[in-house]
Amino acid sequence: MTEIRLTNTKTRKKEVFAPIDPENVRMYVCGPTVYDRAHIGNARPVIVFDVLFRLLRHVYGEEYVTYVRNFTDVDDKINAEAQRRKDAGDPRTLEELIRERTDETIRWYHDDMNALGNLAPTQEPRATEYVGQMIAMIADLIRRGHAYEKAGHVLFRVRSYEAYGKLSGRSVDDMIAGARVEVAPFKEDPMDFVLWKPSTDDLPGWESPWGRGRPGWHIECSAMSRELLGESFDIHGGGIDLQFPHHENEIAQSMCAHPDADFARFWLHNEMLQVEGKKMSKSLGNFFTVRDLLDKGVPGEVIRFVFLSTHYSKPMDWTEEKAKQAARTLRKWREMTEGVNVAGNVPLPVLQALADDLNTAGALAELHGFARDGQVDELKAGAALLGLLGDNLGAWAKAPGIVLDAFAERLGALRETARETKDYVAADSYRDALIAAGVSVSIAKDGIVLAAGPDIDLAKLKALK
RNA sequence: GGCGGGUUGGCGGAGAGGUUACGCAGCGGAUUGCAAAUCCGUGUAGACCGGUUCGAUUCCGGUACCCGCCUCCA
Repeated sequence: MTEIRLTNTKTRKKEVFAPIDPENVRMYVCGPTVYDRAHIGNARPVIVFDVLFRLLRHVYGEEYVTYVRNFTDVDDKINAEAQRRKDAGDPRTLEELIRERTDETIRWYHDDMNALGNLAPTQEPRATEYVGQMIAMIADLIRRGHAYEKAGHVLFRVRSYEAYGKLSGRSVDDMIAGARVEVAPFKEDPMDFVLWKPSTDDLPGWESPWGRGRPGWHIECSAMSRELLGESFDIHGGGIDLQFPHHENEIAQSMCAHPDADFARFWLHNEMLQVEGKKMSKSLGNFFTVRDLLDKGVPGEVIRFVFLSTHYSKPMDWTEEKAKQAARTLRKWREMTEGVNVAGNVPLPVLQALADDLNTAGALAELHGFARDGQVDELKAGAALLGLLGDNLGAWAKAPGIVLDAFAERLGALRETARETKDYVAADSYRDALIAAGVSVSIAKDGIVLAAGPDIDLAKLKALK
């Protein structure tokens, strides 16, 4: 069996991964809040953990891996959007409008992530469908003395969990000292966080022992992972920005609710994404969604390749130049592997690269080697483990269905004349015009082969008729 | 202020205490009437200053700069 090593944020070390139960390897990854289209940064954890999912399935068997990724569908931004629609005159109830908004956002999310070649997780629970479990967990935390009710809120008592801050390497006292948050007056301690908060009549809410209200942000992941994966499971993943406070709070909640369990054994965090060297932000004007990129004509497979070329633990810079190079490489590889059937044997060097803390860039380097040496079976099989070169993502690389025969004939005729007259000017200029229109021109002894290149310009081509 | 990540050849980007990463570009060659494409060959770089070592870009300490989190935002 392949030995997988992963950098565990909990210990800050690369450790050998051994599942609790090899017949049910369990991973939980924090999913999106479904209030709008996923931006390009949202795609990074999805791709990173998709590769891990594929690796685990390869090593332990497809049916022995459970991957849960949640949808956060209770959130103030969602409420605000629903309210906006209601204010605009929509006759439906706020609940209906919220449901509509989250449903459509989830559809978008699925479309976009599919376009990037990601497998569907085993389960994708929505927070609103697990409110009962959250209430039960909160009640349990109160009973155990880890939470308290105050002014209609339920708060987690941070001081009751001595390991609080361990994941992110912070001490409660340091954080209070440097805190820039305004402290709600009903908190026992400034770092205490909300498990449950009251809802006014115009906000979605659920009946609870503490009145009508809604859950705080962190409790959903604790409740859903418990419900779907158990009190102890193998891997918990997400972006590094979630390390604090979200994951820290999840740990506090889950460890206090189930003190005899381990909660997540391995914590994996991917670093952030930048755009052309800068943080992506709306104010800098470099903010865009996955859909924006796809609509612009950047294929999902190309996006995926660019993401995989940087190790997940390092900041990744999205640039146009990288996308261009990735497209060129993929086009070449697709041409080479056309019609090749994957026998299923992942080449060892690729597997080893991925097993070594998901070294996707290293795996791509191995693929480059196979391509150079003409080992097309290995190339395709290795790429498959990365979710590349599959039929699902291949449409973009197919040459546009343009019949170039007439151009080839004309060039052939011109060259024939040229050979007789020894005057190549007309033939050469026609050839150069074809190249300028984006056609790849191959003149060999046994004939002329024209093919539509990636940047084919149909207008220019038309002018050559 | 606290915590964390990064700094590698023209560009992108890995691994490894001593031996070629890899890709793109460039350069040289093959091929071609000339090209394009393709193929072959070619790259001693690792922010700075110390330390450990026979030997460090790789380990340790410090400095500088960049980035992120601590606040809704992956």
